[in-house]
Amino acid sequence: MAKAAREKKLEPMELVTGPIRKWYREMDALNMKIHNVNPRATGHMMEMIEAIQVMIENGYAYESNGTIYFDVPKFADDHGYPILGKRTGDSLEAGAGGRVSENKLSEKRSPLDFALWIKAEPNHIMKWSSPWGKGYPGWHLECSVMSSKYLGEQFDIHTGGVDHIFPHHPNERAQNMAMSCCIEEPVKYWIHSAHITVNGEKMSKSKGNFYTVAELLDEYEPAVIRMFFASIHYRSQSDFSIDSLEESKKRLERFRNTLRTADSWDGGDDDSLEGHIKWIRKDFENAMDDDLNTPLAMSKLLEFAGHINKSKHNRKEILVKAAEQLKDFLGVLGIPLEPAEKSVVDGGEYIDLLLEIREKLRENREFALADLIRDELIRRNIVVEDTPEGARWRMK
RNA sequence: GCUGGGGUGACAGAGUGGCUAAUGUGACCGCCUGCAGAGCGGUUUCCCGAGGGUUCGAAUCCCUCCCCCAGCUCCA
Repeated sequence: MAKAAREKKLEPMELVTGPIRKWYREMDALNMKIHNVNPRATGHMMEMIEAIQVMIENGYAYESNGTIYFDVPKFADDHGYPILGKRTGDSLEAGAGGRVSENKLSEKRSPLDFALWIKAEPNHIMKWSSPWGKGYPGWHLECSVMSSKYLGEQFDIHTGGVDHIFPHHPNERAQNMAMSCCIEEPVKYWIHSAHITVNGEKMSKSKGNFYTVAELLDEYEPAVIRMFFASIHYRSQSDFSIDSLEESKKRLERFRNTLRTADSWDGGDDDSLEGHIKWIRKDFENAMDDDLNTPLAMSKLLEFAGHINKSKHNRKEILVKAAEQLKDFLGVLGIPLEPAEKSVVDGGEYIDLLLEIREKLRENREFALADLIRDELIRRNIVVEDTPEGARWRMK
């Protein structure tokens, strides 16, 4: 980022505004709920500096040549470290990442120590004044400061990617504890999600083997993308591909077919579906309670849809209730199923008219002409389906 | 190398000691239909990386091996 800012002669903070806005737009498009507070690190410089001072006072941080380090061995003795990732200090090779220069290593009391505040080199583009001179915060610090500020010293759930299991989250936890003095655990549940691969490979900028949300949204409606993510488990490494999206699209279609069909039925006096409604509530909740097992939850919903498909003669009110239940649970998974397709199409009433004419043709057994209408409509991505309740159409 | 995750039917993907191992997709057959679509029924499906062990019983627990993926400290 520092490099890009120099090239474009922009403030680093200017540089990120555009991408952040784009991110909001895409999250909205995908029906993702946005956090109520979206703090920025650069807006919390004072808090970060104060946090470092507290940690120094509490004896967990020290200055060395203008840089402040966190004293990991001392913290480990008092509270255990790293806890997450189950690694021991001995298994870590000093400077294994190859990013720590020799003289930096020599500043540290222990190679495990990490920086809280880094002394800025004269040409460093982002720097702030501090009691220890011009510098910038270490990368674990902002998370500790902002989470405790907005969520409290202890909060329930902290999410993140598996890549943060070590070192970022253990360091963040250590900071939270070092700056608060006496809480047991700052976070009750750490939830780490696996990274997805694309076409069997890790995504990488240099390979360019990734899809952007924007380009996927050109081809697929948001519900299809959400269907994909609901069909995989957050903790399992899963593969994303156009094939997998196509499968998600088919699942979505299956649900829509069920809802559309059930809606068209007049119902009878059977009530066999009532029991399944009761069961789906239990099954869905059990699956979600089991570490958010969305693939299992999804399979239960598909099963439920199958039961609805077989329940043509159930009482109308039960059919309505079942459809509502299905929509509710898909909504929980972020998949809205509003049948907005028809209203999207201009001239829907003319399609209805064509189908009326086609119906007359079929009555007169003039199938060649009737099929011509159907074929021409399908060429325009309109699928015609004949049912005992009459013909109906939908967008492909 | 170290640490963690994983290898399940054609494919995707649940299941972590015990009914016929979910569910979806694909393929094939049948029902329905003027035909098609959607839907329903059936088949593919006595299978769980390999070998050994524990157990009345193992995809699930233990041991050995093979393979795949991810992470491994000042980039946030």
